Amino acid sequence: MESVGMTAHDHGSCKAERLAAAHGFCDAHRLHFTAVRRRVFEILLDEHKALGAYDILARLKAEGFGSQPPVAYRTLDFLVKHGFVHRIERLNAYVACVHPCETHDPAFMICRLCNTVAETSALPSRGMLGPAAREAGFEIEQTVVEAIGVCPSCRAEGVAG
Amino acid sequence: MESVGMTAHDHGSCKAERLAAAHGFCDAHRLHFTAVRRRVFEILLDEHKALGAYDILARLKAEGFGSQPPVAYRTLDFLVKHGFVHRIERLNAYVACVHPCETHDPAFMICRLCNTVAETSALPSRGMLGPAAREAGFEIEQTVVEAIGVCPSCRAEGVAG
DNA sequence: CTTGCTATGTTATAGTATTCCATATACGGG
DNA sequence: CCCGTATATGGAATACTATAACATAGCAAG
Ligand SMILES: [Zn+2]
Ligand SMILES: [Zn+2]
Ligand SMILES: [Zn+2]
Ligand SMILES: [Zn+2]
Repeated sequence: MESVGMTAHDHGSCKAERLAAAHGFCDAHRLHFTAVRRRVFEILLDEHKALGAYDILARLKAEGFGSQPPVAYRTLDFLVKHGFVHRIERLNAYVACVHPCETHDPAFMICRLCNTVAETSALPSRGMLGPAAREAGFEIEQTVVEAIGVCPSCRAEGVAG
Repeated sequence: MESVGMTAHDHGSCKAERLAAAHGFCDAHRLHFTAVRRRVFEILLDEHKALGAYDILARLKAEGFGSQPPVAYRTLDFLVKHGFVHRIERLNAYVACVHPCETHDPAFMICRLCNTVAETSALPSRGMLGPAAREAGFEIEQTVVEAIGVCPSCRAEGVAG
C-alpha cells in the first residue's frame, strides 16, 4: 500500500487493472491501443498526479517516440476522448481516470500547494446546474468541476497560507 | 432591452450600476479604480461575453494604454482578485461578474458554438463536493464550475453537432 | 521634500497548443 | 496477395497564453 492522490490504495494492481480495462475497451470498440497511447497512459498511471503535455512529451522523447508537441497532444486527445484520462483545466494538465470505461462526470480536488489531484464524482453538480440550465434553455453536454484548496498532507505540514 | 448572455436585460443600466458599485467598493477598501482598470472593466461589461487577455490588450493599445501583455494580465488580476471579473478556465478568458461586490461561488454555462458565457451560482456544487472533501480531509478554498454545451440561440439555429 | 508604496510601462522569455504537411502502418475489398 | 483508403505517427513552423525582471511614474505619509 502506498499513498497516492489523497488516499491510500494498492497502486500496482490499480495500474494493471486499468491498463487491461483500457486495452479491452479499445478491442471492443475497434480502437488501436498503440504503443504511444499505451505508454502515455502508463506514465499517467505511474505518476498518479497531473502532468502537463510537455512533461509527457519529454518522457516520450527520451524513450524514442516522437519529440514534437503534436505527438503528446494527439495522444492525450485520444485518451481524453475515450475517457481514460481527464484534462484539468485549471492546471493545463492531465490525470489518469480512476473510473475507466464508464461514462461519468468527474470532479477534482486540486491542492494548490503540492498540485496533487484527487478525482471524485460531479453528478450532483450537474444535477444542481440543471435547473439554471433548463431555465436558460442551455443544453449541458459536459461539466468542468474543479475545487482548489489544500490537501490533508499539506495542511498537516502547516504550510497553509 | 437587448439580449446578452442567455437572457434579456437592460444592459445600459446594468453597466452603469456595476461601474458605480466597483467604484464604491474601491473607495471603501482604499483601492485605486484607475483609468486602465476602469476601462478594462468597461470593455468586459460592454462585450458581456468572455474576452481573452490579448483581445483586451489590443483594445487598450488602440486607446493609448500600454501595449504589452503584463498591462492586460495585471489589470485582469486586479479585477479578478476583487471579484469584479471572473476567469473562465476552459476558455482562458474573462467575463464581468453579474453579482458585483458580493463574495460568491460562480458557475458558468459556456456555449461551445458561439462562446457566449452565462453566470449562475455554484453554491450547491460546493455543497455537494463538501462530503467528498471532508472525507478526504481536503479544504476547499475555491471552486471552478463550468458547464459546456449549446445555448438556446445556437440550438434554435439547428447548428448543433 | 523625502521616503516608501503602488501602479504603469517595457523587454524578453517561458509555457501551452494548433496547423499543416509527409510518411508509415493497419484494414478491407478484389 | 495487392491495392486503395482510412488511421496513426513524425515533424516544422507558428500561434496563443502567461510570467519574470527591470525601469519609471504617481501618490501619500512623515
Ligand atoms: Zn474519471
Ligand atoms: Zn498538497
Ligand atoms: Zn460573479
Ligand atoms: Zn451559442
